Amino acid sequence: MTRPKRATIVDVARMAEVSAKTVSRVVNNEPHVTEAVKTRVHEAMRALRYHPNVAAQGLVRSRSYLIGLVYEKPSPSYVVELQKGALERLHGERFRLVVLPVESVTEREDEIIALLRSAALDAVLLAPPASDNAALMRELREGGMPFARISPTRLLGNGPSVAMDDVAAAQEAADHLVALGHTRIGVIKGDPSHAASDARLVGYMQALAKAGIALRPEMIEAGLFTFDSGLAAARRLLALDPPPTAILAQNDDMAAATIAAAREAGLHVPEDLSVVGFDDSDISRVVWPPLTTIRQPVEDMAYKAMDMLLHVLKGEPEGGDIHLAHELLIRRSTAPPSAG
Amino acid sequence: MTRPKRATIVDVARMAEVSAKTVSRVVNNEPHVTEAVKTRVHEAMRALRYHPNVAAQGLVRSRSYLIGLVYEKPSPSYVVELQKGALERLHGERFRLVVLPVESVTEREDEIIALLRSAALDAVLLAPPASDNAALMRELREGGMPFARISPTRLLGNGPSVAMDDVAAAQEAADHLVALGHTRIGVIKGDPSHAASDARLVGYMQALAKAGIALRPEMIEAGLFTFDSGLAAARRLLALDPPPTAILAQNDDMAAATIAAAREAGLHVPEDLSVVGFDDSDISRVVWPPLTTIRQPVEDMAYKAMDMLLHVLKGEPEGGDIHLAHELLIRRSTAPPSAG
DNA sequence: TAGGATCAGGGTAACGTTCCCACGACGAGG
DNA sequence: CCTCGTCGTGGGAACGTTACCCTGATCCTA
Repeated sequence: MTRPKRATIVDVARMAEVSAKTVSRVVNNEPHVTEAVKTRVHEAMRALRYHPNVAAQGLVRSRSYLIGLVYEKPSPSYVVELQKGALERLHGERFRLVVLPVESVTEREDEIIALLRSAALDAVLLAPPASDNAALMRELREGGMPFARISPTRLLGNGPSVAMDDVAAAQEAADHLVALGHTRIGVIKGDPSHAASDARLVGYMQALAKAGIALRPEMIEAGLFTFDSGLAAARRLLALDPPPTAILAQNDDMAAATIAAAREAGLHVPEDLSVVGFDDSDISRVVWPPLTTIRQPVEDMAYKAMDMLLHVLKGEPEGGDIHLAHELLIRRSTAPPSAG
Repeated sequence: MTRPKRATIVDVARMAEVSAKTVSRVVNNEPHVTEAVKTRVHEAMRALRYHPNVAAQGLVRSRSYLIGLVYEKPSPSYVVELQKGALERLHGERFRLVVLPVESVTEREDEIIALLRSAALDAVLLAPPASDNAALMRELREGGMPFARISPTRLLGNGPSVAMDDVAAAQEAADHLVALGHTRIGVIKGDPSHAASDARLVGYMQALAKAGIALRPEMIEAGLFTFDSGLAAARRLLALDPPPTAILAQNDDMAAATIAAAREAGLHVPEDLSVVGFDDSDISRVVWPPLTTIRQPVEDMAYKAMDMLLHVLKGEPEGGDIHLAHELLIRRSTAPPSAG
């Protein structure tokens, strides 16, 4: 509690023999200051180890220099990439990142809104499924808080957003299995509260329909993007008679679980069962065999979304909806079906 | 830019027909307010959607209600657990978590110190290897900024800390392999800038020495806690003649890489090669076979460290060094050596 | 019943910074 | 020579909240 008194702007002003206002001008790189005065002030600042008081700045400028990142219990690898991208863009800026994981966006919207309000943020980055929540966005807009959306699927044209084409990507993934000769294909869906789950299913179905393959309801299992949910879903799919020769999982965690379930059942991947993931998260290279998956540029998306947010905060006009390219990465978890 | 004016404390005071000071008392749950007045104020607050201005509070109380989490490029799973524990403890508190990943604590200490100074934090949580950095801690202490350390290995009795016994844990891991009958045991070390790497090596060596097994230098490979570094190290170990029948990796990411390297070499785990990890991160259950590993309660440690930090911030005396228990989890990646 | 303690509430000055305006000096243009 | 605009600088108020100190009223105890 003997916190040493920090130097204030008036201390610097006294030492440099100028007014506080002038020091403020130097600190903020404003014009109308002679070089001589500027260097004198800089010396005083260094000597006194002066750092501006952010709270005071925030009070008068009504800015907190805090940006929130809202997400909801997604897979760990996704969160990490999200943070990496957002932080990378923030490097060198005055803004800091506050992490705001929430329990369930859909269930307690007002609670989240109160949280954002009281947290005194300058802006928020919304990751799915918060990025698809209409009520939340309306509140933010009414409250005058800028936001950018990551991977929204609905309500586009509603503030800046960065996304990828989930339907097209899923279609590519399914096309790959079709091209290998698979016809009995199972699907493990993601968390139903994420709109991407439906979009990806649509992509799968389009590809299969194009190839004249019917996707029967019992071949579609529900998951939650978690390893455990994927494990349970894969077990159910593999217990079917006849079992699928390939499984499309809607993210890599569930794809990894599918491999584990195959092992349990005495099956070899990819000889007896092909597995396709989604995301290209770290996990896809960690498991054996490495996963064939869709590269989703989460880090780039977070970077770009943060970039758009900073533009808005600088008073520039809002950006629109941006799409980033995906990519099918063929690794070793897929192969032609063995016997038939 | 049409940011609606937020209600201030005087607006509430006017509506509830009391003084601003009284509203402040109600907001902060201070005594000396009648129930009747209290409810009147609460109603006015709700009606005006009043939320205290954090910047103004911070200015007068010289508190920012921000706590920083400093870490340096560790494995993703570690960061996630760290954040989970810290955030869980913060739930319901007014403090918010600011993430501060740094490039290299040891290389640019002053840069980090400047960062912390200008970020206006109330306190910081130091994860390894920052938690072992003497210069950083000295600066923080001089600057009057409270901190708590996670998994420090040196300079104990220097502020509150939460750790586990790395030496004993590593010893248990090695004991397990010895008990299975292994004698040719390889080691993959972690990042040398983390003191835990040496501590764990000491534990391994103690166990092997006790069993009369020599750990030859070529059986110790350097890694960096990352999957890729583990892959390279494991390949080198498996290329030895004769190769080890078991490998102790200093975290789960590198253990997973060891399994991948074994697969590449046509070896089966655990029949041809036993693998032991460290951390019990998500990865240990995702790979096949699931890893025998040491459960390191990272989340609990972060929770506890944050708890101690909050105590300090409430003016209570500093806690000391706390140890949490580890646990050897025997899963399916270890077995007796096959032939010999 | 007097005395001090406790209670409910208010007035005013901080906290450290930036914003609005004013002021003198100085060069240019009529 | 007299304006007029720009440049460098300073004075004072404002941002929204809490801390310090005050005033009456009420309550308990000797």
